[in-house]
Amino acid sequence: MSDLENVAQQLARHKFKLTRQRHAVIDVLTDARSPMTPANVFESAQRQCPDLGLATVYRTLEILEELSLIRRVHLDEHCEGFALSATSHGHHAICMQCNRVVEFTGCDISQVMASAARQTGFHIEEHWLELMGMCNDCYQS
Amino acid sequence: MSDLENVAQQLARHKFKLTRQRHAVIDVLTDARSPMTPANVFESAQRQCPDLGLATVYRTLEILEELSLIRRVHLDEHCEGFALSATSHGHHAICMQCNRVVEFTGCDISQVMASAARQTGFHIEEHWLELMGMCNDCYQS
DNA sequence: GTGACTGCAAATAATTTGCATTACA
DNA sequence: TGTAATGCAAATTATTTGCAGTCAC
Repeated sequence: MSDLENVAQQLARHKFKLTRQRHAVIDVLTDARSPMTPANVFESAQRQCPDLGLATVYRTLEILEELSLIRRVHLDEHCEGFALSATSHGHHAICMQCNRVVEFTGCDISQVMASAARQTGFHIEEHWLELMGMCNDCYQS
Repeated sequence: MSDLENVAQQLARHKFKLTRQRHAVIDVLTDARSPMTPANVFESAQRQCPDLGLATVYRTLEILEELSLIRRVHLDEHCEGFALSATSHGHHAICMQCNRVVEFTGCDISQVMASAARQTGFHIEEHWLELMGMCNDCYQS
């Protein structure tokens, strides 16, 4: 199933309509190789949907995030950026050179969580992990 | 050595002056039990330093972050918040109920990093980890 | 004494909202 | 067809900057 089909299905399941505008936003995020700000998305999606409004981009991103179809990416200094999320629980690796984002799965950090729980007295429920480095392409050049 | 002394020392080392305003900002962050936005800091620090300007808060936070004396905390939905960082490499555990932030150390995620590197082809250099859960006080009530 | 630091106000950027109109299901 | 979704413009919020005056070292 393609990304678009998946998103369309999820939208329908939650009674959201698949409008031209949302379609354009989803296409942009699907093709994106790096996290995109709302403004980035707007600019790109406008090519496909010239009468798109920036407010709609914000509203659409909000819905997609709510449905976990995209994930917020916090970049080094300033936050913000959105990237398509393929799996229900994945994390992102971000290239510090070209900004490319790749999702990876399988984060067994149970030992770290146990250690943190011991130190802080917290009962950990969620975690948030992002790796920064260089993608292979950038590394080789 | 107290937090303040530590910060003062670091500022001096880098030829920054310890002004009344900076002192107030540092005090606020030292006493803070949860991450604070620039606006939060401004409001609190004004009690101690009535003629403080918001722009100064932004400028001070920028310096403190540059010196790794505070750390940016990305909250669940919206980003942003700053918290004092005691160690050069620590992570934060955040209580989802009361927002309290506690730093912990010792994050051996080398296995996760190796696995991610294998999956993505990335050469990982840095990581960013935050745990969310409930602090013991909130858990017991 | 003097250069770094400040407050203020204005500029800029980012995000949200109200509302009349449009278009998906 | 009915209602959710839209564009636009205005409102709000967040952040940055220029500059004349001030203060820590």
